[in-house]
This record gives sequence, C-alpha cells and structure tokens, in this order.
Amino acid sequence: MNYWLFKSEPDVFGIEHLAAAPRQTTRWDGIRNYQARNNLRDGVKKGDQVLFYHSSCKQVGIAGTMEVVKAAYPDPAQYDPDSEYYDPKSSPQDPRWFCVDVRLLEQYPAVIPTKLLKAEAGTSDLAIFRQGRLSVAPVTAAQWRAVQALAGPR
DNA sequence: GCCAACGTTGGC
DNA sequence: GCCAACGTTGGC
Repeated sequence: MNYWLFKSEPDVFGIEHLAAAPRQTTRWDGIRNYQARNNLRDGVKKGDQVLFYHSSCKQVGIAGTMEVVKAAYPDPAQYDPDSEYYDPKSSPQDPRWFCVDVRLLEQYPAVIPTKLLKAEAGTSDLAIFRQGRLSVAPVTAAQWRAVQALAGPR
C-alpha cells in the first residue's frame, strides 16, 4: 500500500464536498500536469491512502484523508468539448489524462496548516514543498505517520 | 491581488 | 533540441 497527497482548491472542491457526496466518494479528475498524471496513472493503486490538501484558500494545509477505491482510468472530461478540462488532442484510442475514484476516510478536526507542516521535522520534506505544482505527490510511510500525529488525538 | 516559481509552448 | 516568452499556480 502506498501513500499520496492530492491537492484541490476547497472553493472548487474541498473536503466538505467529499463528505457530502454520495457514499462520500468522488471521481478525482481534472489532473492536467504530466508528472502528476504519471504518478496517478502508474503509481496510484486501489487501496492506497491519500492526504487531502487544501490549496489557494484561507486555511492552506491538510484537511483529512481518503482511500483510493478505483485505480486510474481515462478522465472522461478530456473528451467533453463543454468541459474546462477538454483536450482536443486526446482520443479514446490514446487517452492522455487519467482520474481515480476516492472515498473519504477522515476529515480532521482542524486543517493542519502548511506553516506547521514545514516547521515539523517529520513533514517538512513533503514532496509538495519542493515541487509546488505537483498536484499528485508521493508521501512516505514516515511522513504519513507524522501527519497523523499532527492531526492530534481523536 | 501581487508576485515568484515553474511548467508549457513555439520559433528557430 | 534549445531557450525565451508566456501562462498558471499557489503562498502570502
């Protein structure tokens, strides 16, 4: 089992949206960055666990955890001309972009702020801090444990 | 809303 | 295939 961190803007889709979704499950789509795509397509497997990171908002940081319930499959939005994720250069024969399905595991009592994550030895080396744009990033087991500890007793 | 960082595009 | 220009992301 592997660990990951997925980024999203909570104004668009945050952990509250996931909590309110049917079966607390959603398609994680719209990934349009090649390195993130490669991680998603080749690395993310069913059963992997994921940190839900809120970006570009008031409370930047990790909001909770999710589990991958369906491994990578072609992102349908890339074929939809009405979608903002439409990609005319992609085809069903040779899909360019992928998505997964995720289910909420836990919404933390409070978002763990990025400032704290950067200050703590166990989490300061998260890949996301080295590569700001990576919206699907690997997390080590040690980093995962450190984040759970920072989430506090519960 | 600003601005730095970085990914992507396109001309050569 | 290089690299400058451009666009987007994301923290503050």
